[in-house]
Amino acid sequence: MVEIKLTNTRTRRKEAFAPIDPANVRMYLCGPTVYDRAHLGNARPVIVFDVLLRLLRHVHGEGCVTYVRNFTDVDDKINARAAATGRPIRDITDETIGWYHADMDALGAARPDHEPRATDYIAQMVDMTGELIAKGHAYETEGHVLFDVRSFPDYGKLSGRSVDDMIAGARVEVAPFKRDPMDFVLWKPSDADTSGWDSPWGRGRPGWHIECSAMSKALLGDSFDIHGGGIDLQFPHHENEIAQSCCASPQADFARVWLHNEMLQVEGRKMSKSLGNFFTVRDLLDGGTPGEVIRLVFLMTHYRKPMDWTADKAREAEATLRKWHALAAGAQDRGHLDAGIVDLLADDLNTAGALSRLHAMARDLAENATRDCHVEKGIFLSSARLLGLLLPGMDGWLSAGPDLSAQAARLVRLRDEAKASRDFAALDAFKAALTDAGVIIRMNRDGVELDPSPSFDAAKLAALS
RNA sequence: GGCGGGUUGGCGGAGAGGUUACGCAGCGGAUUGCAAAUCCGUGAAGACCGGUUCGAUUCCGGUACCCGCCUCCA
Repeated sequence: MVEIKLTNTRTRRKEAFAPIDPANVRMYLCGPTVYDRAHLGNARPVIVFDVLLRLLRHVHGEGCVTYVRNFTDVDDKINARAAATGRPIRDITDETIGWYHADMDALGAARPDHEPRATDYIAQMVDMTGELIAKGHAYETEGHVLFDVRSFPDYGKLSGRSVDDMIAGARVEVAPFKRDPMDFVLWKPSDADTSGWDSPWGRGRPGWHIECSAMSKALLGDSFDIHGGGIDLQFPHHENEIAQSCCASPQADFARVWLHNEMLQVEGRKMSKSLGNFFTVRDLLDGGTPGEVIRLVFLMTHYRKPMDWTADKAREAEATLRKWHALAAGAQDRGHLDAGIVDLLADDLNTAGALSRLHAMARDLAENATRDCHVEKGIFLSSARLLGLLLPGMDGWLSAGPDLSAQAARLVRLRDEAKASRDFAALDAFKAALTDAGVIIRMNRDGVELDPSPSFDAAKLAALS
Protein backbone atom coordinates (compact mmCIF):
# COMPACT_ATOMS: atom_id res chain seq x y z
CA MET A 1 0.00 0.00 0.00
CA VAL A 2 1.13 3.54 -0.74
CA GLU A 3 2.46 5.28 2.35
CA ILE A 4 0.97 8.73 2.81
CA LYS A 5 3.17 11.28 4.55
CA LEU A 6 1.71 14.44 6.03
CA THR A 7 3.22 17.38 7.88
CA ASN A 8 1.67 17.33 11.32
CA THR A 9 1.51 20.80 12.82
CA ARG A 10 1.44 19.25 16.27
CA THR A 11 4.89 17.68 15.88
CA ARG A 12 6.16 20.03 13.17
CA ARG A 13 7.35 17.01 11.27
CA LYS A 14 6.44 15.09 8.15
CA GLU A 15 5.11 11.75 9.40
CA ALA A 16 3.86 8.53 7.87
CA PHE A 17 0.09 8.49 8.13
CA ALA A 18 -1.31 5.49 10.02
CA PRO A 19 -5.09 5.61 10.46
CA ILE A 20 -6.64 4.54 13.73
CA ASP A 21 -9.03 2.34 11.77
CA PRO A 22 -8.02 1.76 8.13
CA ALA A 23 -11.61 0.78 7.39
CA ASN A 24 -12.82 4.19 8.53
CA VAL A 25 -10.34 7.02 8.13
CA ARG A 26 -11.83 10.09 9.79
CA MET A 27 -11.16 13.70 8.84
CA TYR A 28 -12.62 16.94 10.16
CA LEU A 29 -12.26 20.31 8.48
CA CYS A 30 -13.31 23.61 9.99
CA GLY A 31 -15.94 25.04 7.69
CA PRO A 32 -17.33 28.51 7.11
CA THR A 33 -19.33 30.89 9.24
CA VAL A 34 -22.39 31.30 7.09
CA TYR A 35 -23.24 34.97 6.92
CA ASP A 36 -21.97 35.88 3.45
CA ARG A 37 -20.50 34.57 0.21
CA ALA A 38 -17.27 32.61 0.58
CA HIS A 39 -14.28 34.72 -0.36
CA LEU A 40 -11.41 33.33 -2.37
CA GLY A 41 -9.35 32.51 0.71
CA ASN A 42 -12.13 30.27 1.97
CA ALA A 43 -11.64 28.12 -1.09
CA ARG A 44 -8.09 27.12 -0.26
CA PRO A 45 -8.71 24.63 2.55
CA VAL A 46 -11.68 23.26 0.63
CA ILE A 47 -9.51 22.46 -2.39
CA VAL A 48 -6.53 21.24 -0.37
CA PHE A 49 -8.61 18.84 1.69
CA ASP A 50 -10.57 17.73 -1.35
CA VAL A 51 -7.31 16.50 -2.87
CA LEU A 52 -6.43 14.78 0.40
CA LEU A 53 -9.88 13.19 0.46
CA ARG A 54 -9.43 11.84 -3.07
CA LEU A 55 -6.00 10.49 -2.15
CA LEU A 56 -7.25 8.84 1.04
CA ARG A 57 -10.14 7.23 -0.84
CA HIS A 58 -7.74 5.97 -3.48
CA VAL A 59 -5.33 4.49 -0.95
CA HIS A 60 -7.73 3.20 1.71
CA GLY A 61 -10.84 2.55 -0.38
CA GLU A 62 -13.85 4.50 -1.55
CA GLY A 63 -16.02 3.64 1.41
CA CYS A 64 -13.29 3.82 4.02
CA VAL A 65 -13.08 7.57 4.61
CA THR A 66 -15.46 9.77 6.60
CA TYR A 67 -15.14 13.48 5.89
CA VAL A 68 -16.86 16.07 8.10
CA ARG A 69 -16.98 19.80 7.49
CA ASN A 70 -19.12 21.99 9.72
CA PHE A 71 -21.23 25.07 9.15
CA THR A 72 -20.98 27.67 11.89
CA ASP A 73 -24.50 29.03 11.90
CA VAL A 74 -24.48 30.67 15.31
CA ASP A 75 -22.23 33.67 15.48
CA ASP A 76 -22.37 37.34 16.33
CA LYS A 77 -21.69 38.31 12.72
CA ILE A 78 -24.83 36.41 11.74
CA ASN A 79 -26.75 38.06 14.56
CA ALA A 80 -25.55 41.44 13.38
CA ARG A 81 -26.65 40.74 9.83
CA ALA A 82 -30.06 39.57 11.02
CA ALA A 83 -30.45 42.71 13.09
CA ALA A 84 -29.35 44.91 10.19
CA THR A 85 -31.65 43.33 7.61
CA GLY A 86 -34.55 42.30 9.79
CA ARG A 87 -34.38 38.81 8.32
CA PRO A 88 -34.65 35.65 10.41
CA ILE A 89 -31.29 34.03 11.16
CA ARG A 90 -32.35 30.76 9.60
CA ASP A 91 -33.14 32.50 6.30
CA ILE A 92 -29.70 34.01 6.20
CA THR A 93 -27.84 30.83 7.08
CA ASP A 94 -29.91 28.65 4.73
CA GLU A 95 -29.30 31.03 1.86
CA THR A 96 -25.58 31.26 2.60
CA ILE A 97 -25.22 27.49 2.81
CA GLY A 98 -26.87 27.22 -0.59
CA TRP A 99 -24.39 29.71 -2.00
CA TYR A 100 -21.50 27.89 -0.40
CA HIS A 101 -22.54 24.58 -1.91
CA ALA A 102 -22.95 26.08 -5.36
CA ASP A 103 -19.59 27.85 -5.22
CA MET A 104 -17.61 24.90 -3.86
CA ASP A 105 -19.32 22.51 -6.28
CA ALA A 106 -18.08 24.77 -9.07
CA LEU A 107 -14.53 24.21 -7.82
CA GLY A 108 -14.99 20.47 -8.21
CA ALA A 109 -14.90 19.86 -4.46
CA ALA A 110 -16.73 16.75 -3.32
CA ARG A 111 -19.40 17.29 -0.67
CA PRO A 112 -18.35 15.98 2.74
CA ASP A 113 -20.11 12.95 4.19
CA HIS A 114 -21.45 15.12 6.99
CA GLU A 115 -21.97 18.86 7.10
CA PRO A 116 -23.23 19.46 10.62
CA ARG A 117 -24.74 22.79 11.57
CA ALA A 118 -23.74 24.13 14.95
CA THR A 119 -27.34 24.87 15.88
CA ASP A 120 -28.16 21.16 15.56
CA TYR A 121 -25.57 20.32 18.23
CA ILE A 122 -26.36 22.81 21.00
CA ALA A 123 -27.29 19.99 23.37
CA GLN A 124 -23.92 18.30 22.84
CA MET A 125 -22.14 21.60 23.46
CA VAL A 126 -24.09 22.15 26.68
CA ASP A 127 -23.21 18.61 27.77
CA MET A 128 -19.52 19.10 27.08
CA THR A 129 -19.50 22.45 28.82
CA GLY A 130 -21.11 20.87 31.89
CA GLU A 131 -18.58 18.08 31.80
CA LEU A 132 -15.69 20.55 31.72
CA ILE A 133 -17.12 22.36 34.74
CA ALA A 134 -17.55 19.04 36.60
CA LYS A 135 -13.94 18.08 35.85
CA GLY A 136 -12.63 21.41 37.10
CA HIS A 137 -11.57 22.79 33.71
CA ALA A 138 -14.24 25.49 33.43
CA TYR A 139 -16.07 27.88 35.70
CA GLU A 140 -19.24 29.90 35.66
CA THR A 141 -19.11 33.59 36.35
CA GLU A 142 -21.50 36.44 35.62
CA GLY A 143 -23.59 34.28 33.29
CA HIS A 144 -20.54 33.17 31.30
CA VAL A 145 -18.84 29.82 31.36
CA LEU A 146 -15.11 30.15 30.81
CA PHE A 147 -12.44 27.58 30.13
CA ASP A 148 -9.64 27.71 32.67
CA VAL A 149 -6.45 27.53 30.58
CA ARG A 150 -4.28 27.08 33.66
CA SER A 151 -6.03 23.75 34.27
CA PHE A 152 -4.58 22.32 31.04
CA PRO A 153 -0.78 22.21 31.11
CA ASP A 154 -0.53 21.53 27.36
CA TYR A 155 -2.37 24.74 26.48
CA GLY A 156 -0.39 26.47 23.71
CA LYS A 157 1.47 23.36 22.61
CA LEU A 158 -0.04 23.19 19.13
CA SER A 159 0.88 26.76 18.27
CA GLY A 160 4.15 26.82 20.21
CA ARG A 161 3.09 29.48 22.70
CA SER A 162 3.03 29.62 26.43
CA VAL A 163 0.29 31.30 28.41
CA ASP A 164 2.86 33.43 30.17
CA ASP A 165 4.45 34.60 26.92
CA MET A 166 1.10 35.55 25.47
CA ILE A 167 0.18 37.54 28.52
CA ALA A 168 3.57 39.21 28.37
CA GLY A 169 2.70 40.20 24.81
CA ALA A 170 -0.07 42.23 26.43
CA ARG A 171 -2.39 42.16 23.46
CA VAL A 172 -5.00 40.13 25.23
CA GLU A 173 -8.35 41.63 25.94
CA VAL A 174 -8.86 41.21 29.65
CA ALA A 175 -12.42 40.82 30.83
CA PRO A 176 -12.59 41.56 34.54
CA PHE A 177 -14.42 38.35 35.36
CA LYS A 178 -11.73 36.09 33.88
CA ARG A 179 -9.46 34.21 36.25
CA ASP A 180 -6.73 34.35 33.65
CA PRO A 181 -6.60 36.74 30.69
CA MET A 182 -6.30 33.78 28.29
CA ASP A 183 -9.44 32.04 29.51
CA PHE A 184 -11.96 31.76 26.68
CA VAL A 185 -15.74 31.55 26.47
CA LEU A 186 -17.60 28.25 26.34
CA TRP A 187 -21.02 29.77 26.92
CA LYS A 188 -22.21 33.35 27.06
CA PRO A 189 -25.54 34.95 27.96
CA SER A 190 -27.97 36.21 25.32
CA ASP A 191 -30.27 39.13 25.84
CA ALA A 192 -33.92 39.01 24.76
CA ASP A 193 -33.10 40.24 21.23
CA THR A 194 -30.30 37.76 20.61
CA SER A 195 -30.69 34.13 19.64
CA GLY A 196 -30.20 31.82 22.56
CA TRP A 197 -30.91 28.44 24.09
CA ASP A 198 -31.78 27.41 27.61
CA SER A 199 -28.94 25.96 29.61
CA PRO A 200 -27.97 25.27 33.23
CA TRP A 201 -26.33 28.72 33.15
CA GLY A 202 -29.35 30.54 31.82
CA ARG A 203 -30.44 31.44 28.32
CA GLY A 204 -27.40 31.94 26.15
CA ARG A 205 -25.31 30.77 23.21
CA PRO A 206 -22.09 28.85 22.79
CA GLY A 207 -18.65 30.34 22.30
CA TRP A 208 -17.12 29.75 18.91
CA HIS A 209 -14.69 26.93 19.68
CA ILE A 210 -16.91 24.45 21.48
CA GLU A 211 -18.93 23.55 18.39
CA CYS A 212 -16.04 21.80 16.67
CA SER A 213 -15.19 19.83 19.79
CA ALA A 214 -18.82 18.74 20.20
CA MET A 215 -19.51 17.96 16.55
CA SER A 216 -16.28 16.10 15.86
CA LYS A 217 -16.93 13.96 18.92
CA ALA A 218 -20.53 13.27 17.90
CA LEU A 219 -19.66 12.33 14.32
CA LEU A 220 -16.11 10.97 14.49
CA GLY A 221 -15.59 9.98 18.12
CA ASP A 222 -13.17 11.04 20.84
CA SER A 223 -10.17 10.11 18.70
CA PHE A 224 -9.93 10.62 14.97
CA ASP A 225 -7.24 10.90 12.35
CA ILE A 226 -7.00 14.30 10.72
CA HIS A 227 -8.12 17.76 11.68
CA GLY A 228 -7.58 20.58 9.23
CA GLY A 229 -8.07 24.24 8.50
CA GLY A 230 -6.27 27.43 7.65
CA ILE A 231 -3.10 28.27 9.58
CA ASP A 232 -4.88 31.30 11.04
CA LEU A 233 -7.07 28.88 12.97
CA GLN A 234 -4.09 27.30 14.69
CA PHE A 235 -4.42 29.87 17.43
CA PRO A 236 -6.70 30.33 19.16
CA HIS A 237 -9.38 28.17 17.56
CA HIS A 238 -7.60 24.85 17.32
CA GLU A 239 -5.69 25.38 20.53
CA ASN A 240 -9.00 25.87 22.28
CA GLU A 241 -10.57 22.86 20.61
CA ILE A 242 -7.72 20.72 21.88
CA ALA A 243 -8.09 22.10 25.39
CA GLN A 244 -11.83 21.41 25.43
CA SER A 245 -11.73 17.97 23.85
CA CYS A 246 -8.69 16.66 25.65
CA CYS A 247 -10.00 17.81 29.03
CA ALA A 248 -13.47 16.42 28.39
CA SER A 249 -12.06 13.09 27.18
CA PRO A 250 -8.60 12.79 28.76
CA GLN A 251 -8.31 9.13 27.82
CA ALA A 252 -8.60 9.88 24.10
CA ASP A 253 -6.26 11.44 21.53
CA PHE A 254 -8.68 13.89 19.93
CA ALA A 255 -7.09 14.63 16.51
CA ARG A 256 -3.84 12.82 15.80
CA VAL A 257 -2.71 14.77 12.76
CA TRP A 258 -3.21 18.50 12.44
CA LEU A 259 -2.94 19.94 8.94
CA HIS A 260 -2.89 23.63 8.22
CA ASN A 261 -2.85 25.37 4.87
CA GLU A 262 -1.03 28.67 4.50
CA MET A 263 -2.84 31.85 3.59
CA LEU A 264 -3.87 33.33 0.28
CA GLN A 265 -2.64 36.59 -1.15
CA VAL A 266 -3.88 38.53 -4.16
CA GLU A 267 -1.35 40.05 -6.57
CA GLY A 268 1.27 39.87 -3.82
CA ARG A 269 -0.77 41.49 -1.06
CA LYS A 270 -3.09 40.36 1.66
CA MET A 271 -6.66 40.21 0.40
CA SER A 272 -8.58 42.86 2.25
CA LYS A 273 -11.45 45.19 1.69
CA SER A 274 -9.32 48.23 2.47
CA LEU A 275 -6.83 47.37 -0.29
CA GLY A 276 -9.67 46.89 -2.72
CA ASN A 277 -8.52 43.43 -3.73
CA PHE A 278 -11.16 41.51 -1.84
CA PHE A 279 -13.38 39.22 -3.87
CA THR A 280 -15.49 36.13 -3.54
CA VAL A 281 -15.41 32.85 -5.41
CA ARG A 282 -18.69 33.90 -6.99
CA ASP A 283 -17.16 37.17 -8.22
CA LEU A 284 -14.56 35.16 -10.11
CA LEU A 285 -17.03 32.62 -11.47
CA ASP A 286 -19.40 35.32 -12.67
CA GLY A 287 -16.48 37.20 -14.15
CA GLY A 288 -15.77 34.27 -16.46
CA THR A 289 -13.07 32.41 -14.53
CA PRO A 290 -14.18 28.76 -14.50
CA GLY A 291 -14.07 26.87 -11.20
CA GLU A 292 -11.70 24.34 -12.71
CA VAL A 293 -9.27 27.14 -13.56
CA ILE A 294 -9.46 28.44 -9.99
CA ARG A 295 -8.71 24.94 -8.72
CA LEU A 296 -5.68 24.52 -10.97
CA VAL A 297 -4.25 27.86 -9.87
CA PHE A 298 -4.56 26.75 -6.24
CA LEU A 299 -2.91 23.40 -6.93
CA MET A 300 0.11 25.12 -8.49
CA THR A 301 1.29 26.10 -5.01
CA HIS A 302 2.05 23.67 -2.19
CA TYR A 303 -0.56 23.96 0.55
CA ARG A 304 1.94 24.91 3.26
CA LYS A 305 3.22 27.92 1.36
CA PRO A 306 1.53 31.27 0.94
CA MET A 307 -0.36 31.27 -2.35
CA ASP A 308 -0.61 34.29 -4.57
CA TRP A 309 -3.70 34.66 -6.77
CA THR A 310 -2.88 36.58 -9.94
CA ALA A 311 -4.69 37.13 -13.21
CA ASP A 312 -1.60 35.84 -15.01
CA LYS A 313 -1.83 32.51 -13.26
CA ALA A 314 -5.49 32.22 -14.15
CA ARG A 315 -4.67 32.79 -17.83
CA GLU A 316 -1.90 30.19 -17.71
CA ALA A 317 -4.14 27.67 -15.97
CA GLU A 318 -6.91 28.18 -18.49
CA ALA A 319 -4.55 27.56 -21.41
CA THR A 320 -3.24 24.41 -19.73
CA LEU A 321 -6.71 23.08 -19.10
CA ARG A 322 -7.81 23.71 -22.69
CA LYS A 323 -4.87 21.64 -23.85
CA TRP A 324 -5.52 18.86 -21.36
CA HIS A 325 -9.21 18.67 -22.10
CA ALA A 326 -8.42 18.35 -25.80
CA LEU A 327 -5.88 15.59 -25.12
CA ALA A 328 -8.26 13.65 -22.89
CA ALA A 329 -11.22 13.98 -25.24
CA GLY A 330 -12.83 10.59 -25.68
CA ALA A 331 -10.62 8.94 -23.06
CA GLN A 332 -12.09 6.43 -20.63
CA ASP A 333 -11.51 6.76 -16.89
CA ARG A 334 -10.87 3.17 -15.89
CA GLY A 335 -9.37 4.04 -12.55
CA HIS A 336 -5.81 3.20 -13.60
CA LEU A 337 -3.56 5.87 -12.11
CA ASP A 338 -0.03 6.91 -12.87
CA ALA A 339 2.05 5.66 -9.95
CA GLY A 340 4.22 8.77 -10.03
CA ILE A 341 1.25 11.03 -9.42
CA VAL A 342 0.08 8.95 -6.48
CA ASP A 343 3.55 8.96 -4.96
CA LEU A 344 3.89 12.71 -5.34
CA LEU A 345 0.55 13.40 -3.71
CA ALA A 346 1.29 10.87 -1.00
CA ASP A 347 4.39 12.91 -0.17
CA ASP A 348 2.60 15.61 1.80
CA LEU A 349 0.30 16.54 -1.07
CA ASN A 350 2.88 17.69 -3.58
CA THR A 351 0.28 19.00 -6.00
CA ALA A 352 2.78 21.13 -7.93
CA GLY A 353 4.92 18.05 -8.49
CA ALA A 354 1.86 16.08 -9.57
CA LEU A 355 0.99 18.78 -12.08
CA SER A 356 4.46 18.63 -13.59
CA ARG A 357 3.94 14.89 -13.94
CA LEU A 358 0.68 15.55 -15.79
CA HIS A 359 2.55 17.95 -18.05
CA ALA A 360 5.05 15.21 -18.85
CA MET A 361 2.25 12.73 -19.60
CA ALA A 362 0.54 15.32 -21.79
CA ARG A 363 3.76 15.87 -23.73
CA ASP A 364 4.10 12.14 -24.35
CA LEU A 365 0.54 12.00 -25.60
CA ALA A 366 1.10 14.96 -27.89
CA GLU A 367 4.28 13.41 -29.32
CA ASN A 368 2.33 10.28 -30.16
CA ALA A 369 -0.70 12.08 -31.46
CA THR A 370 -0.82 9.92 -34.55
CA ARG A 371 -1.32 6.74 -32.52
CA ASP A 372 -4.47 5.86 -30.64
CA CYS A 373 -2.99 5.79 -27.11
CA HIS A 374 -6.36 5.07 -25.52
CA VAL A 375 -4.73 3.32 -22.55
CA GLU A 376 -2.33 6.20 -21.91
CA LYS A 377 -5.11 8.73 -22.33
CA GLY A 378 -7.21 6.85 -19.79
CA ILE A 379 -4.36 6.92 -17.28
CA PHE A 380 -3.86 10.61 -17.93
CA LEU A 381 -7.55 11.30 -17.33
CA SER A 382 -7.79 9.17 -14.20
CA SER A 383 -4.64 10.73 -12.79
CA ALA A 384 -5.90 14.25 -13.41
CA ARG A 385 -9.10 13.32 -11.61
CA LEU A 386 -7.14 12.37 -8.50
CA LEU A 387 -6.40 16.10 -8.36
CA GLY A 388 -10.03 16.94 -9.01
CA LEU A 389 -9.28 18.11 -12.56
CA LEU A 390 -11.01 17.02 -15.78
CA LEU A 391 -13.93 15.75 -13.70
CA PRO A 392 -17.12 14.71 -15.47
CA GLY A 393 -19.31 17.74 -16.04
CA MET A 394 -16.51 20.21 -15.33
CA ASP A 395 -15.81 21.00 -18.99
CA GLY A 396 -18.91 23.06 -19.62
CA TRP A 397 -16.88 26.26 -19.62
CA LEU A 398 -14.98 25.12 -22.73
CA SER A 399 -18.05 25.45 -24.90
CA ALA A 400 -19.79 28.11 -22.86
CA GLY A 401 -20.36 31.58 -24.18
CA PRO A 402 -21.81 32.88 -27.40
CA ASP A 403 -22.67 30.56 -30.27
CA LEU A 404 -20.03 31.19 -32.91
CA SER A 405 -20.86 28.25 -35.16
CA ALA A 406 -22.28 30.47 -37.92
CA GLN A 407 -19.09 32.53 -38.01
CA ALA A 408 -17.01 29.36 -37.97
CA ALA A 409 -18.95 27.96 -40.93
CA ARG A 410 -18.53 31.22 -42.82
CA LEU A 411 -14.81 31.19 -42.09
CA VAL A 412 -14.46 27.67 -43.47
CA ARG A 413 -16.38 28.63 -46.60
CA LEU A 414 -14.30 31.75 -47.18
CA ARG A 415 -11.12 29.79 -46.69
CA ASP A 416 -12.16 27.14 -49.19
CA GLU A 417 -13.03 29.86 -51.71
CA ALA A 418 -9.80 31.69 -51.08
CA LYS A 419 -7.72 28.58 -51.52
CA ALA A 420 -9.43 27.91 -54.84
CA SER A 421 -9.17 31.45 -56.12
CA ARG A 422 -5.83 32.31 -54.47
CA ASP A 423 -7.43 35.59 -53.43
CA PHE A 424 -7.28 35.87 -49.66
CA ALA A 425 -8.55 39.42 -49.26
CA ALA A 426 -12.10 38.57 -48.18
CA LEU A 427 -10.88 35.85 -45.82
CA ASP A 428 -8.32 38.10 -44.16
CA ALA A 429 -10.86 40.89 -43.80
CA PHE A 430 -13.28 38.57 -42.03
CA LYS A 431 -10.56 37.23 -39.75
CA ALA A 432 -9.52 40.76 -38.84
CA ALA A 433 -13.11 41.66 -38.06
CA LEU A 434 -13.51 38.61 -35.83
CA THR A 435 -10.30 39.44 -34.00
CA ASP A 436 -11.49 42.99 -33.56
CA ALA A 437 -14.71 41.67 -32.01
CA GLY A 438 -12.63 39.77 -29.46
CA VAL A 439 -12.84 36.32 -31.03
CA ILE A 440 -9.87 33.96 -30.78
CA ILE A 441 -9.34 32.10 -34.06
CA ARG A 442 -7.72 28.68 -34.23
CA MET A 443 -7.51 27.10 -37.67
CA ASN A 444 -6.00 23.87 -38.87
CA ARG A 445 -6.49 21.49 -41.74
CA ASP A 446 -9.55 19.87 -40.20
CA GLY A 447 -11.52 23.00 -39.46
CA VAL A 448 -11.68 26.14 -37.40
CA GLU A 449 -12.33 26.78 -33.75
CA LEU A 450 -13.64 30.09 -32.46
CA ASP A 451 -13.70 31.19 -28.83
CA PRO A 452 -14.52 34.47 -27.17
CA SER A 453 -11.59 36.21 -25.51
CA PRO A 454 -11.96 38.38 -22.39
CA SER A 455 -12.42 41.38 -24.69
CA PHE A 456 -15.27 39.75 -26.63
CA ASP A 457 -17.72 42.33 -27.99
CA ALA A 458 -21.10 40.90 -28.95
CA ALA A 459 -22.23 44.12 -30.64
CA LYS A 460 -19.25 44.16 -33.00
CA LEU A 461 -19.81 40.51 -33.80
CA ALA A 462 -23.47 41.11 -34.58
CA ALA A 463 -22.46 43.89 -36.96
CA LEU A 464 -20.54 41.37 -39.08
CA SER A 465 -23.58 39.42 -40.21
C1' G B 1 6.81 42.64 22.08
C1' G B 2 5.69 36.98 21.59
C1' C B 3 4.94 32.76 18.16
C1' G B 4 5.05 30.69 13.26
C1' G B 5 6.02 30.58 7.83
C1' G B 6 8.64 32.31 3.56
C1' U B 7 12.89 34.26 0.28
C1' U B 8 14.83 29.50 -6.30
C1' G B 9 16.04 31.62 -13.56
C1' G B 10 11.98 37.43 -16.94
C1' C B 11 7.37 35.26 -14.22
C1' G B 12 5.08 31.02 -11.58
C1' G B 13 6.92 26.91 -8.93
C1' A B 14 9.01 21.55 -7.24
C1' G B 15 12.44 17.70 -5.93
C1' A B 16 17.18 16.05 -4.63
C1' G B 17 24.07 16.83 -0.68
C1' G B 18 27.22 15.93 -6.43
C1' U B 19 23.75 14.28 -12.75
C1' U B 20 17.73 18.36 -17.30
C1' A B 21 12.53 19.76 -12.60
C1' C B 22 8.25 21.36 -14.83
C1' G B 23 4.93 25.28 -16.78
C1' C B 24 4.44 30.34 -18.93
C1' A B 25 7.03 34.05 -21.57
C1' G B 26 11.59 34.66 -24.84
C1' C B 27 14.66 32.76 -28.78
C1' G B 28 15.45 29.04 -33.05
C1' G B 29 12.87 25.44 -36.11
C1' A B 30 8.54 22.45 -38.21
C1' U B 31 3.65 23.27 -39.87
C1' U B 32 0.41 27.23 -42.05
C1' G B 33 -1.70 31.24 -48.18
C1' C B 34 -0.50 34.62 -43.69
C1' A B 35 -1.42 34.22 -38.65
C1' A B 36 -3.20 31.75 -34.37
C1' A B 37 -3.14 27.07 -32.32
C1' U B 38 -0.09 22.75 -32.22
C1' C B 39 4.70 20.09 -32.19
C1' C B 40 10.28 19.96 -31.70
C1' G B 41 14.75 22.31 -29.76
C1' U B 42 17.05 26.00 -26.48
C1' G B 43 19.61 30.01 -23.05
C1' A B 44 18.51 31.49 -17.95
C1' A B 45 18.40 30.41 -10.77
C1' G B 46 18.77 29.52 -5.90
C1' A B 47 18.23 36.96 -0.66
C1' C B 48 22.95 38.00 2.17
C1' C B 49 27.07 36.37 5.58
C1' G B 50 29.43 32.43 7.97
C1' G B 51 29.89 26.99 9.30
C1' U B 52 29.86 21.47 8.28
C1' U B 53 31.58 18.73 3.74
C1' C B 54 35.95 16.41 -1.21
C1' G B 55 31.43 19.11 -2.83
C1' A B 56 25.39 22.93 -0.70
C1' U B 57 20.63 26.09 -3.95
C1' U B 58 19.69 21.44 -0.79
C1' C B 59 22.17 20.46 6.27
C1' C B 60 23.46 24.09 10.64
C1' G B 61 23.94 29.25 12.65
C1' G B 62 23.32 34.45 11.95
C1' U B 63 21.56 38.98 9.11
C1' A B 64 18.09 41.44 5.95
C1' C B 65 13.44 41.69 3.83
C1' C B 66 8.31 39.80 3.19
C1' C B 67 3.88 37.43 5.17
C1' G B 68 0.57 35.40 8.87
C1' C B 69 -1.34 34.74 13.96
C1' C B 70 -1.63 36.88 18.96
C1' U B 71 -7.78 41.68 17.54
C1' C B 72 -13.99 35.07 17.63
C1' C B 73 -12.21 38.39 8.94
C1' A B 74 -9.85 30.92 6.36
